[in-house]
Amino acid sequence: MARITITDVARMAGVSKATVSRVMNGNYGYIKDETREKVLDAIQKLEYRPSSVARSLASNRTQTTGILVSDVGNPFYANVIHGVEDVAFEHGYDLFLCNTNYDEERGLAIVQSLIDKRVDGVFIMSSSMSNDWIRELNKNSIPSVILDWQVTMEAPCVAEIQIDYEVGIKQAVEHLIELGHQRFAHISGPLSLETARDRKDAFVYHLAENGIDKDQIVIVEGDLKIEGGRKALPEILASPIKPTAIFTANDMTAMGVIGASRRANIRIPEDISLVGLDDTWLAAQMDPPLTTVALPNYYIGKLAMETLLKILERSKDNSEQIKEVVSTELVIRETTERQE
Amino acid sequence: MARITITDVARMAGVSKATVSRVMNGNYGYIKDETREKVLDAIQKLEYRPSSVARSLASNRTQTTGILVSDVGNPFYANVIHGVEDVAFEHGYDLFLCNTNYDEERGLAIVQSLIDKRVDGVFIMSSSMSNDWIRELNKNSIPSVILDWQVTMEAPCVAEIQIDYEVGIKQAVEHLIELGHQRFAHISGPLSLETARDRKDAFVYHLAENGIDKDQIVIVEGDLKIEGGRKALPEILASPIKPTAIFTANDMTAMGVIGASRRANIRIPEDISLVGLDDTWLAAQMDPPLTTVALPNYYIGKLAMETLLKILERSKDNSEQIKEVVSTELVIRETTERQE
DNA sequence: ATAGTTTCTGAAACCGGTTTCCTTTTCTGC
DNA sequence: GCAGAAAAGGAAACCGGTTTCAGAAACTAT
Repeated sequence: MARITITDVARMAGVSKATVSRVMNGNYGYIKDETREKVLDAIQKLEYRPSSVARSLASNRTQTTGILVSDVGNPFYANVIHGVEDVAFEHGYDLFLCNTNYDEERGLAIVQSLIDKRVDGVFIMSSSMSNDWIRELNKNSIPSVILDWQVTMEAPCVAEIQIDYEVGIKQAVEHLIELGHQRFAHISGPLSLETARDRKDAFVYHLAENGIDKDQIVIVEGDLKIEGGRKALPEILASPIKPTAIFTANDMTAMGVIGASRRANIRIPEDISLVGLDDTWLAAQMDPPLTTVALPNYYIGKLAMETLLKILERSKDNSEQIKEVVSTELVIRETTERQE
Repeated sequence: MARITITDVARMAGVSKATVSRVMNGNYGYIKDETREKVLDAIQKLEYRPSSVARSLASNRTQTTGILVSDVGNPFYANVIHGVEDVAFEHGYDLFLCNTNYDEERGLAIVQSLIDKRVDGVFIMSSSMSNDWIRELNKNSIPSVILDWQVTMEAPCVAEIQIDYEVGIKQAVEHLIELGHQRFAHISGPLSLETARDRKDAFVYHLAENGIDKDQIVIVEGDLKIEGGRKALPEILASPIKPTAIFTANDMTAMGVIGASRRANIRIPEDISLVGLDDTWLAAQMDPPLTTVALPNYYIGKLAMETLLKILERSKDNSEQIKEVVSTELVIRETTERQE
């Protein structure tokens, strides 16, 4: 059974392809009600569905976007993806999901492939990425929305979604200070990442604001994964500073710390208080439930897709840069406790 | 800057479009080395990249697949997706990721959209699905690979990946019996799902094999999510049977049980032993680490993509049904303990 | 009745590739 | 040196839509 094409519909309705196309899209001129009926009828009878491929080629729009994340397995991304997808679905967009696996090379290959597929836009949410990606996208004038990354280059069609870590981290610090903590540790993300440095700096800065000197802070570099947290804990415990509170760069790292603490016979929060960052659904499921600096995960995804739609809808010459900022907020659960 | 097309390359190399196409694809006839060089040169100089869209339209192949999962947030799917993606990436395929959100309607809409996009194949890994999906795909002769679902209809282009729960569940039961347990509970998935009934039946069957009668088993229906496990525990505790061991339909449910047990002051495994099913990375991170019936998550994804490739490569008339079976295996961690 | 609009529709070009078909060129072997 | 086969590559049709352009039909105003 050959596939039904627009030509079949046109023949059955006794009109031209152009008319069928017009009926379907509503654009370009007027259609007599009677004709419209005939066409709609034929479409229905034949169960015709237009080929997105042909449509894309002709119209230069694919109704498709790509999203690059480090790893779908990270619940943070899962939430973001949901947000993107829900809005995309509503507007008839499909989503290529791509895991970079924290690998810049692979990411670039993916970007190239997305360009070849002529996606209408790309979301870059991979924590490790490279300016090359943006450069390639830009060269092909494919708009992109980038999460939490300072774009340092000339890039007209790039929207940024910035995360204001300051607010939430300030709250976290004040919370810990209030509980009487005086010596701290931070398990950061890979310090090659600006976002990791941002979080670390914000933490250190607000500690300073509260009279805590740098020499009361241990910083250990992690990897944003469980493993990093697990490995970091012994290092922190061995430090002469003897921190009583740990702030991790994300929830996964905190999860690693919780696991390691059990093995090391350290009680959380009695011996050490712990604050994560992300607030994925996992945070509430940990034992004890994790106090964490919450990012609006789902909302970030939603906002990203909405931003892309905005870019796609605006006129060609309006290329003002869009920059959105989302805030963060401390969610207190049970991994933080008063330190006597 | 207009996009570079095959025509530009042809002009620059002083050959016809056909030749350029042949050089790129290697098929159809012979090319003189000298000509090939000229073309390759032009391609390089112009940084030409062929449009996948045009290519798809002409060749009727999109190098694209779609995958339907219930929810990316579930670590089980995350692993499967990784498996699919890695193989897909290797072979130059891209992946539309679609969350059905456990909603059959939405799933059908997604399937339709994938058909319109003329994907080369579809993976159905959503726990709740409908025969309509397969019917639509079939009508458009789009091959599909279905995970853990008994296809009850005429469906030539459908491959199945079955999961042999028997083996692992048998091990789980024997493990529990060996530990001295005599009274059991099972938190199932929605019993409208065949896969949920399978797991339940296998559990009950093997208990019977070990001399445990039905009246020593409590069955509570869950939802394969954390919430279901949380809600089920009180019900189990209230039962006159007083089970000492719980087997859950998946790890997420087990996670819910662990959470609820803490609130109910029940110790796991001292008071109640717990066995999950899936063995996502989460299992090992729970507290205590979860004993669980392991599915080869990543391998399932890999196998699925490999199976699809096999279908796509075989000749048109060879339509024998492919059925793969993967096995399961008990992984013992720390949620099961001897019952005195 | 006629000119001037406005409404409606079809023919054909086009999007950027692939593939068929056929012609030309280059090799073989004798 | 020539016939026949093999190698090489071009012209054009095609994939299934969209969009331009122009002409026909229907409607207004005079």
